[in-house]
Amino acid sequence: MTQNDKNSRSAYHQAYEVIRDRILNGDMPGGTKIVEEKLAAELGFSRTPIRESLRQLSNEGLIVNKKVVKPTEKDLRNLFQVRILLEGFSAKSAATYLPEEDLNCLSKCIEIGRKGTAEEIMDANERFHEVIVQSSGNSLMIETIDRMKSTIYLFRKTVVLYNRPRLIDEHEEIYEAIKARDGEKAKQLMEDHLKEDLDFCLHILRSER
Amino acid sequence: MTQNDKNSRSAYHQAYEVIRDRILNGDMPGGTKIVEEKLAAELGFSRTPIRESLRQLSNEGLIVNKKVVKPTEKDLRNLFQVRILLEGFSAKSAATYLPEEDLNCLSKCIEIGRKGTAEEIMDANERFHEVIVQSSGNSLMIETIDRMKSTIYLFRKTVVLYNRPRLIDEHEEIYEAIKARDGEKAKQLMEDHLKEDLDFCLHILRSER
DNA sequence: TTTTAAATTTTTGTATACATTTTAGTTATA
DNA sequence: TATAACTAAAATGTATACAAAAATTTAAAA
Repeated sequence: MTQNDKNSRSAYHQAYEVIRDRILNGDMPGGTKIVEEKLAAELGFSRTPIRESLRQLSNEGLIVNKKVVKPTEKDLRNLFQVRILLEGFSAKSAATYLPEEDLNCLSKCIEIGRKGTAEEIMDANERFHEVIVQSSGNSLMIETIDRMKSTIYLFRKTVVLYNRPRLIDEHEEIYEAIKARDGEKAKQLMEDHLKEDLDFCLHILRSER
Repeated sequence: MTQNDKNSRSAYHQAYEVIRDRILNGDMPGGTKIVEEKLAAELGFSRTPIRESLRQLSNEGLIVNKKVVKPTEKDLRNLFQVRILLEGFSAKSAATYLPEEDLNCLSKCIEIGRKGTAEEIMDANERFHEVIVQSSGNSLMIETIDRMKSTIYLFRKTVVLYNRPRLIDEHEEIYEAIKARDGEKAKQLMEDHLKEDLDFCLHILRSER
């Protein structure tokens, strides 16, 4: 995501994307042992670029100890705790700095959230948060959240697939607060929103056991 | 830092440490072009482990575009913005959860901060923040700050070398608030403390131009 | 002289080979 | 049967070779 993708991507980058997608799609479920040579054979590259991609995936937390990550409830809480801090701040920034144009984008996301297909909804929800985070104007913050994205995705799928009630309504409330340029309210609503997300995820996780 | 260092460290890990230290010590100042083969020859390894170490260093932000990072004023602001959020939260946690034992550790750090050598003071100050961050009990938060450490160090050296007035006093105030189990105050003091640090760094950066 | 193009060198990306370490399996002994 | 010790296999870490790409230099033309 951070990578600047040229037309003919390097083997390393291709490998990275394929493996990442496999993990995110559940083709390589949590706990799967990662073996360099096996992946190299499967993807048709040598071990060298595979290794690099694995290091990258480890850095994003998708691979831990040569195994596909299997995030625990604790991980989920930790993740949301950090998101609450960073995205709460971002929401406040957005209230001050977000240009009209991006406001429209948020509004569009909400609209798709109400009418789109499951796939579209998921994308729109991700974009909603992305636009707000961008408004922080803090590249380090953006990168930090970016790094968490994969794991977030792993969970967000759950939230949308199970169709959490009120999710879009909450987005709309946040949007209204930003539009009204009420930073404190936007921040508070974002924090509440993420807490709701967390609770919902936890609930589903537990019922799946 | 996160790595579990065995007795005989791998070439990759050795290379990582050497290069990192060179950057932090100023032996490889910001802007220095990174050439794999050159480093390999210098350190006596092949390019393979060098490459891996470089990727790691890129991940920590010490290397950008095959060059040693030269952080801008904007980077400094961004860094401190994130620290304020994460360490502010940590300070609040510390007020609730920090055990007696760690309180003593903080107190010790303050003592060294008043009496130690420049080297000792720098270590003690780092430890002070580290103990507090640990108390968040959030491994993701800890790792995130860990990842920023190198860059923080690059700047903190400045702060200590120029001997910022009140630095230790502020630590002591934070310590007192934590000891009194006043979370909100601890958080506020930590935020103020970091803002002071930022201002001091900015001031020095500017006067050095 | 400046600009453009060709050629050369440097640097990186990738594959492969080998040595070391880790893991799994097997046999032997208590 | 359980445990230890050994062996075999698999997997990783590292070095090296080579090809592709990028950067630099050199030469030629405007």
